[in-house]
Amino acid sequence: MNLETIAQMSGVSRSTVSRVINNSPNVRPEVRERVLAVLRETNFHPNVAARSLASGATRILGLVIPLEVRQLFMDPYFPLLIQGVMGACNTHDYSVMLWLAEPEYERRMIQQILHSGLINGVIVSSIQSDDPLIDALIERSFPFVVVGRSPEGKHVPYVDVDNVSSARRAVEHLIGLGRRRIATITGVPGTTVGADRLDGYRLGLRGAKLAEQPGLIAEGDFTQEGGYRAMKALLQAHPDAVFAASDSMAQGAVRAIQEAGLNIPQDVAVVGFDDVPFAAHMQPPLTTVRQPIEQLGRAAVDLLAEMLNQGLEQPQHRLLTTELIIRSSCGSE
Amino acid sequence: MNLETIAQMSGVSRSTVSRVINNSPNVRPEVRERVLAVLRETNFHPNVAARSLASGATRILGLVIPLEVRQLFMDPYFPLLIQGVMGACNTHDYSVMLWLAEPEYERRMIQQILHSGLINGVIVSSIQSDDPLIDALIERSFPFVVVGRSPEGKHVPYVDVDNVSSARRAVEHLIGLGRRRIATITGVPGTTVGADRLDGYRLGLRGAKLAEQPGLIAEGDFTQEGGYRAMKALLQAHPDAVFAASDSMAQGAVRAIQEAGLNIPQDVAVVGFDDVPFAAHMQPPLTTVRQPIEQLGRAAVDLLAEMLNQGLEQPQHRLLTTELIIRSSCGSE
DNA sequence: CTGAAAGCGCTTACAG
DNA sequence: CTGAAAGCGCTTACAG
Repeated sequence: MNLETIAQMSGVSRSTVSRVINNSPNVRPEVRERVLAVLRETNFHPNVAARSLASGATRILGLVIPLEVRQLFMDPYFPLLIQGVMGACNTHDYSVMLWLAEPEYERRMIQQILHSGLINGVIVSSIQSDDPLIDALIERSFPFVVVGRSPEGKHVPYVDVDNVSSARRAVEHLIGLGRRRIATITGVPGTTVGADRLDGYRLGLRGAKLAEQPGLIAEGDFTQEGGYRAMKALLQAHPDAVFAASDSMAQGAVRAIQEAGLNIPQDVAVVGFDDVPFAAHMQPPLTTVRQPIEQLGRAAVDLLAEMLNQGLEQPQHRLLTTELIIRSSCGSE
Repeated sequence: MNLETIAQMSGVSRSTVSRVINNSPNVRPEVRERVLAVLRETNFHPNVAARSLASGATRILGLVIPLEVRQLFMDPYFPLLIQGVMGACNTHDYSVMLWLAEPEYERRMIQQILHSGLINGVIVSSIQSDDPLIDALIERSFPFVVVGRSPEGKHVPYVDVDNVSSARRAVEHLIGLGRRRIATITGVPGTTVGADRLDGYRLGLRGAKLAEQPGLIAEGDFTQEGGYRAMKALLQAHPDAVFAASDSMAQGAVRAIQEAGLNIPQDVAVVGFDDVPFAAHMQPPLTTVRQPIEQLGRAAVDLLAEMLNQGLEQPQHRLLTTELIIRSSCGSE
């Protein structure tokens, strides 16, 4: 069963069948209908390999997640990202091939992606600082999109959440509730995410003409333990609120605050970032910034599809907005 | 850069280059070396689409997991399975395409798998009772392997863990420790897994000439809550040990036993099944049957590869053995 | 709007 | 052991 068969059954040429399948406008409506009928009735699907060879496009995208599978599945972030990517690929009629960074396969994977012609474009999640894949992709000008802004500020196309304004909004919310001694626990220093959220915190204070105080800024590392330690230090400066750059750190902060005999939110309001599943079940439930993770995946595919279709010149960037989820830890009620 | 280029650079024909790439024995050693040198130096990789079209094989396998992505990643089973499958595919030089059963895409996915020629074979995990994909695969005699024995006992190739003898071994271990009133909490009635593990329990008793007592068998549903309820009922019959057909149920059973003021393992020994991560951290740590999940994935790929290479006639079955992980809940020490 | 034909980059009988 | 050639099933200028 191939194009020729369909052509004969429809009384047209192979070319015309191909045009119908590919939605070319240059087909007479009656002819199109006739061919479509045959297509439906035979349940015909064109051979992918032949299509790819003739057109030069496989319509297969690669999704590379540089994590071991075990880690990957511990974190609620990646399932949602994968879901978004797969969903959007379906919309765009792409297939997607998932690669996890099992170290041994890495070099081979890069070769395969770059040279075999199987993959038309790549989505890379959370790249490390010196990812050899990214360098290889850039060097060959292979189409790709990164999810999450690259730390070194390489000139690459990416989609990300707008960490700066999200953090700013969280801080402004605290200010709106009357808090004036607002502390922050930062992410890992040197990471873009950490730096951006700290910038947002600063902009929030500045917007309300509040002075920044060294004693109200403590370094965290995105872990609960780090959040706990940072909060212990911050308590010396008697904050009336704290913005933690991740929910895990917020969880640690809550523990430190409660151990000090203080009440949340009465004495210290707490806001986190991420809206991981446990945030809603904390005591008290955590006010936090929810990231549109699934949409991030979709946006990456959308951008890549545009690049593939229109060959965008400059690396594009897309920032998605977040949602402030208000629960009781900030004292809104 | 294509075969022709390499052929010219090596001073041979396209055919010979192809033979070298495909490890055909019919190439003179010197010639092979010469071509290999050029191949290395140019870092050439043959075009996958052309290869597929000419040979009729894409060397791409599909991995279908009929779960939504959220559920998928909640369970530690699947990451390991995926890891096993991907690892083995790498060994066999296959690429793998992951499909999750997002309901909306299902019909389309089936069509794509069956008709587009993209996929050479499929591995299907944990199929539902009336999976349309399986029926479609059987009807078209499309090569596939199921992970986990099919409930309806359809005549399909599968790999699975030997649930019967694993359960039997767990029970025999309890008997070996002197327990005589051994209860069991079964899995969901009607599932193969549940039935097989119950069979193993029965064989274990019979082997020691212990009579089976209705009061010592309670129906569970693989959940913690189900295990708790089942254990409450079982306690009426004063068991001195219980074999739960899953760790989650064992966890519920432990709670019920402790609430009744009994000690584990002194009063009641407990053995589970699965060895999920929390099993080792229970109080007391849980003796349980560890499944070789990653190997299950590898075995599925191995079997599928054999089918693809040699066209096995009868549906093959492979049963992997498990390991009894002895911790303190069974009273070995 | 439509068809005949070239071409995508391989593999694989076939002949030698 | 090696090469010339057909063929895999499409897409896409090209001509009409």
